Amino acid sequence: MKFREAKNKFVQTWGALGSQWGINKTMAQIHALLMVSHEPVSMEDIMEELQISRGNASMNLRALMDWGIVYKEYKTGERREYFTAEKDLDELAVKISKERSKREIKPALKVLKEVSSIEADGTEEERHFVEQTSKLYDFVLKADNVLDKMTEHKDNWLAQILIKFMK
Amino acid sequence: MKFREAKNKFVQTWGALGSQWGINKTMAQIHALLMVSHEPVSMEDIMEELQISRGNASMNLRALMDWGIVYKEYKTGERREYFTAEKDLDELAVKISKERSKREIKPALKVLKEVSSIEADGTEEERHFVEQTSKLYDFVLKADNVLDKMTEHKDNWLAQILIKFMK
DNA sequence: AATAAATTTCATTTATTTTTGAAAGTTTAA
DNA sequence: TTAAACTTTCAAAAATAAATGAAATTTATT
Repeated sequence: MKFREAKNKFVQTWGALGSQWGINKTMAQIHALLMVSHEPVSMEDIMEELQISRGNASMNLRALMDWGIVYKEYKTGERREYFTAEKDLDELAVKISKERSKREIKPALKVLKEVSSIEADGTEEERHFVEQTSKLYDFVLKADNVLDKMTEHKDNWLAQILIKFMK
Repeated sequence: MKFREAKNKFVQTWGALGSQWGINKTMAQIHALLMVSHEPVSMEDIMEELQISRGNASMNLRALMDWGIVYKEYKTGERREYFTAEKDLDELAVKISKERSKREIKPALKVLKEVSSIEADGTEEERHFVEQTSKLYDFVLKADNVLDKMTEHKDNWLAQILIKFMK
């Protein structure tokens, strides 16, 4: 396999993986492209390489920056903007974890707390609902905390954790 | 909030959360419904409660069973099939982890290995590509292993892990 | 302050995913 | 062996999500 082919395959695969995890394909592809680029890339280049429109590129770059995993860069004497991706994978994972927690897990927890707090009358049906949603609340809260604890280990946390579990 | 309202809110929220993580909304809703039902539910009931078609119910129940998190049950003397969800949350998380690993992570790892193994000529561009995809391969492999190790702790693994990290 | 270069926005179009529903298939029991 | 009860399948329709592209906006330059 040659470089061009490999790069393309990587971008496509990362895009597909993104889709499967609820991230829009183009957003994941742009991210992939920036991850393996050794120097900052302009919007023009991204449009060209992924064959997408200016609007699409602009919106997804904005989204990636909102996630905190892509940065704008300026080159002196150049008007156009360049982009780079967070290349430290530990840092990347931490940012994604924190963001998903904030956007998706925390709001879900709020709802779980609400619905598990209803005044259940005596019926088996209601009793079971409250029990199950309470358990779910506890579980999700615990999972969210585990993720938080894991990612607060600063350097090379994944390796450290793996070692911990191995022994 | 009353029971009906709470149940509906839970189902909707679980459905939305599913979408955000790449699981189709109806599939997540059916799962939610079964999770909080104290007794097995028929396809008819599901169609009625979620206002969906027979085909939709059938296909998503099949998918949930393929994931190993919903089971068919038969009632003696009754022809129709009933469904229940895995209610043990530790077990549920383990099954989802294993399945996503098998379906999504493992294939992605295979590609990462391929593309990181190209014969890079001397250019900075190719050198960087190989380095970055290699790192990514290592990272994803490690993450996959961590998940595997975590979920093989049989009982109440999440709590155990949390304790581990607290100290 | 006028022009040029680049970026963002968003109504519309396009693509993708999900859902429907009716026909085909399966199972059970008379 | 057939017919009723129930489930699955899948082509077509509907709903949803994503992408386009041109106008509006912003930013830099003369």
